[in-house]
Order: sequence, then structure tokens, then C-alpha cells
Amino acid sequence: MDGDRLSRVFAALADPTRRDIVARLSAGDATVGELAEPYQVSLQAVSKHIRVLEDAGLVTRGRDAQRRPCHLEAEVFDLMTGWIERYRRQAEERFSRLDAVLKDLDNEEGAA
Amino acid sequence: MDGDRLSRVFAALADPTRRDIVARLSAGDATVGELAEPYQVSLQAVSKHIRVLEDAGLVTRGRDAQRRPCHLEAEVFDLMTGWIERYRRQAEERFSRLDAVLKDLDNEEGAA
DNA sequence: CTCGTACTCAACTGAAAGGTTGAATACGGA
DNA sequence: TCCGTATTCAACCTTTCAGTTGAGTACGAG
Repeated sequence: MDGDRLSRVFAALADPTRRDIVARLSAGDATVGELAEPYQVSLQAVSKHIRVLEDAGLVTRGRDAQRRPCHLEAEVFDLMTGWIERYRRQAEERFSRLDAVLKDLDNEEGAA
Repeated sequence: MDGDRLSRVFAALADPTRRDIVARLSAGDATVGELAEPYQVSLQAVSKHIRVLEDAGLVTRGRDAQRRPCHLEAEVFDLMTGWIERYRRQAEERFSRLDAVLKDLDNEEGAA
């Protein structure tokens, strides 16, 4: 099951700092130091955040001398949208079925 | 800012039990007792889970005598997909721009 | 082979999450 | 009005999480 994976992805994105990191990585790769710079928290804290994103599969990292450039893995988003769309669609289907039933009731009433 | 809202939505869906509840509600409304039935945990625990989903805006509830039927609010999914798609698109754009640059380099090399 | 840079690891702290049980509360039915 | 059903509230426990500081590691430059 990749339910565990999905849990990690959602949990990772529940934190505003981590969402911001993802947002910034969507504009291009960056090192830990670069990513940490705008935040008030310690470099170590940001390093931990990146680890969480990495464990969720949202981020991969390379090596460039002592730097560890972070790269956003956009494919993981598919896992989320897949999950979301499945249930959204189901809910909407049900909604339109209800809609149809109500319309039918209206028609019958009008006909009677 | 609705960043806080987004945090609550993602956090709510980080829990497998809550995701399962959402999945089941996508098939139709249900009471707390009905939702709790398949799980090992206490009814109170499920009641708490539902409250988290409610606070995130994923679920609303009516009243039917002593029952509190839960209803899935599919619109909140749009908030998530909106966020996700924004950064996915940005990342993909960047990717195709890089692709174009590499292709250009190839062409120049071929021409030289 | 040092030295500074870029980071990670380890140990600790406070707050929040998810679970429990037991006591309220809200309502319909007899 | 009293009872049972459905659900929530309250207090508590344990684990996880986000943050801290201080020490350790990995690498390139000089």
C-alpha cells in the first residue's frame, strides 16, 4: 500500500514553511542555505524540513561540493491529485445524481 | 490568508483513518456511529477525527434526531488542487524551458 | 594539511496529536 | 417523565513534531 506514502506527502505539506519551500523550489533548485535564508528559524530546522520533504518523495538532492542542491519532484503531486480527484469526482457524481432525482421529482409533480 | 486553512486540510488528510472517512463519505452521508463501526478505535476517537475534518472544512454536519449526519464538502478539494497545480505547472514549465534550452544547444552544435 | 564553508547528527524541550475511559448532554419513544 | 440511543466533553497518557544548541562530518581552497 502507498497509503503510507500519501500520509507522508500530506503531512509534509501541512507545514507552512515546508509548503513555502516547495513553492520556492518550483521556481528552481536551491541549496539548504539558500532555502533557509529567508526564515527566522535555524539552519538545522530547515535541514529537518527538507528531510521531511525528501522522505515524502517531494524533493531529491544532488551534490555540488559541500552543497546539497534540492530539486522538486513534481511527479509526486500526481499521487495527491489522483487521490483527491477520485473522491471529488465520486462526490460530484453523487451530487448530480441527486440533482437528477430532484429534477425527475419536479417533472413528475408537474405532469401529475 | 488561507494558508492556515490549507494547513488544516493537508493535516486532516495526513491521517489514514480520516482519509478513509472521506473516501466513505464520498459515497454518501453517514452518521458518526456508522463511520466508527469498521474501525478498532473508540467512538470518541472517531468523533474527534470528524471534528478535525469539520475544522478543515472538509465535512459539514446536519441534525437528524440524536444523529449528526456527516456530509463531504467537495469544494475544499479545489483549494488543494489549486495549490498543487500551481506549483506543479511552474515546475513543469521550468522543465520544458530547460528542455528547450538543451534542444537549442543541440541545434547550435549541429549547425557549427 | 589545515581552515572555512555547508551541512548533518544527537540530545533536549515544549506543544500538539491521537488514543483511552468516564461522565455529561440531546433527543425520540414508551 | 423516564429510558435508551447517539454523540460530545473532560481529563489524562504517550508519541510525534518543530524548534533549540552544540558537536561532528564532508568537501574545496589556499
